[in-house]
Amino acid sequence: MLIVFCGILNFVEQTFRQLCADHGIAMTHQRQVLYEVMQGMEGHPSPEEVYARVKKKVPAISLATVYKNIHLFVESGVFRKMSVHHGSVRVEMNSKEHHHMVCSRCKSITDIGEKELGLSPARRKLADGFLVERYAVDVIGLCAKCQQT
Amino acid sequence: MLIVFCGILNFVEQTFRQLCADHGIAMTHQRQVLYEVMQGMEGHPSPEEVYARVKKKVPAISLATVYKNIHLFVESGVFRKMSVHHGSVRVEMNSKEHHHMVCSRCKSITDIGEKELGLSPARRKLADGFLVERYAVDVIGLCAKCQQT
DNA sequence: CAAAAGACGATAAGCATTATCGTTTGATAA
DNA sequence: TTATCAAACGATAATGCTTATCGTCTTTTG
Repeated sequence: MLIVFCGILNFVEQTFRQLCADHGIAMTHQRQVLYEVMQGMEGHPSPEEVYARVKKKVPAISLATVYKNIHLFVESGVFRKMSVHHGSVRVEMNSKEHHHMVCSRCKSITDIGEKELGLSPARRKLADGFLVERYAVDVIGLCAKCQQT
Repeated sequence: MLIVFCGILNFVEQTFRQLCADHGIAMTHQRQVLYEVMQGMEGHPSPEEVYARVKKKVPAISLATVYKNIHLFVESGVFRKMSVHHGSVRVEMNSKEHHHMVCSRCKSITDIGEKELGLSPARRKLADGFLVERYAVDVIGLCAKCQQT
């Protein structure tokens, strides 16, 4: 039984080791626990919430380590950042119905008209008891300028 | 000529006064300048950038006033906030292709599958020289819980 | 297994944003 | 128009989230 248990642990570690290798990052105990905890959480927890959970398994871990590794996971492609927008508050001054093209390299944001986007979901419908008010679409990709480099 | 000029100024002020009345907020000089500056700016400037511009016309204005009034404009419906997400960094742990339903009242965010959303845009196409990588859709509305109250 | 590179933890520092508070301004009614 | 009072303003301290620094410890690699 213990042998089987150790076998599973070893398998899990090997899997994570492979994941790290695939993404070109070093494998550490903190990273493994962080990864597993994040995978096991519902929704979109904040770094603080992740930190609280990880701390239960690795009491000595630092909040800075959690932040550093969340970024590392995002940069190396293990996870994806939810919002690609600027960090500070931004407001819509363009009163026409529109969406956004966000450059994944330079982070520039350009407006694109609803019709120009050519994307019209079955609007104002209910989905899982959710009453739709409007849609906000971010088209993520490369702007013309960033494609040239 | 002066009379005409004053007439225009008066018209502009009356228009803004009406806007404030329509949205149930008091009309002040700072708010009027802030509103006009914001309207005249391209893209999605940060509060600091707005502050820098307003300061040229109202040198004594405080950054706090800019923040307070940007929020007031958003809350009263004059402008719209660009991102409806949480303030801190959030990461996608759900590896399936999905989008988000964001409750405009309680700010809760729920995942919704791409198919479930029933939205299939002409993907991977170019729009204005922009090379599309993916789409991120926020469905904004009221969650089931908030509809009951 | 040893050296070099990189990661860790503790904590100070850095921004963006909000709260506080005394002063000033705008809305309302006489 | 002016008095009154609530609300807004400006200055700045405080807060919250995130990043940088740095000495120590762990992985990697040869």
